[in-house]
Amino acid sequence: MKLSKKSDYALRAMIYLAMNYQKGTLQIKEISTKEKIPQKFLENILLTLRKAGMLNSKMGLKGGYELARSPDLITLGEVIRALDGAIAPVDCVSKMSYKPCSEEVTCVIRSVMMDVRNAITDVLDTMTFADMCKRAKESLERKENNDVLTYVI
Amino acid sequence: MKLSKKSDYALRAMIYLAMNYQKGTLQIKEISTKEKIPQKFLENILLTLRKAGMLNSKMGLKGGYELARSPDLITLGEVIRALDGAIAPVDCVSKMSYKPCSEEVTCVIRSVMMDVRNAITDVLDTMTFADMCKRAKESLERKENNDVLTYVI
DNA sequence: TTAATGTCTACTAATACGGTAGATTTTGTG
DNA sequence: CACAAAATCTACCGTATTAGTAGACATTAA
Repeated sequence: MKLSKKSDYALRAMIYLAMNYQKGTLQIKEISTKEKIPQKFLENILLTLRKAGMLNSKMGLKGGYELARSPDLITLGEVIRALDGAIAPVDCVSKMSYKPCSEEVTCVIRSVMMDVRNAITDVLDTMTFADMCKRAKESLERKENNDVLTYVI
Repeated sequence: MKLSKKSDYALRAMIYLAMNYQKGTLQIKEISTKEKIPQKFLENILLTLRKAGMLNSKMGLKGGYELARSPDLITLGEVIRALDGAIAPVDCVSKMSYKPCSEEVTCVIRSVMMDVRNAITDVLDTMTFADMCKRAKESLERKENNDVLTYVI
């Protein structure tokens, strides 16, 4: 039930790019430095995201990456699926990599895991990077005003 | 975001034990045969569940395992945590294994993953093995009546 | 032409997962 | 008491996945 480092980095990079949407391309080096992501690792990640159609790239000197679409048209779910594959907790409830379990009809675990999958995707497939930017800005304002945290562990 | 084999087996074994609640102890061998779980692997799993206080055991000849509490007092979440550890998708939103992320206050990923964690635990921490037994029985009846599946991929 | 950038393929190290082995302890039964 | 059947405990092993690295190649601005 854990988010991979890869997806975590991908989300951070995408948020960074979303915060700079329509300001031209940003370079891998900038993102990796600011977000403290190993550069070579990030290269692979951004490449994957480009192939998945979420990023555009410009090669050569002064090249870089930018979002291929408006931030409100890219969801966290899309990013995580591109990097980690299916989100479903067991294959027999996955849309992406469905595989029947032995006794499908009577499999009660399956039915609960379906509920879990739906709960997860309800969050991840509705949350866009526009939302993330909004949250980030609000969070930053709270920090500047020295407000207490509104969400607590 | 995947349920481990260990947790999967644990849930199956617990359902099996819940279906036989208050009928005395069942032996590892029986459970492993009926649920097609490697016996030695299951031994470790049941041991973990016993140490976590969900099972009672009886050693020696004619020994075995039984639920330590009524099925409606054991949730799926409790079982999964015992075997796989924290359910939270990232440590900085985990109750079980909390570790602060670099820039906690402004970390928006954290806030979304908190939503995801809550969505997951809403399902897993409210679903008890009594519920599972009920679902299993219903599912079995549907099978016997040759009804069509009510939940579809 | 050159230096800075993304692209691609392949590799490596570390860790987690799934499972096994074997010796030990406990206990019901003859 | 002896024995066999059960849980207990500790340690190990092979494989897959994860996280990250290396290096050659392609493209482009200046």
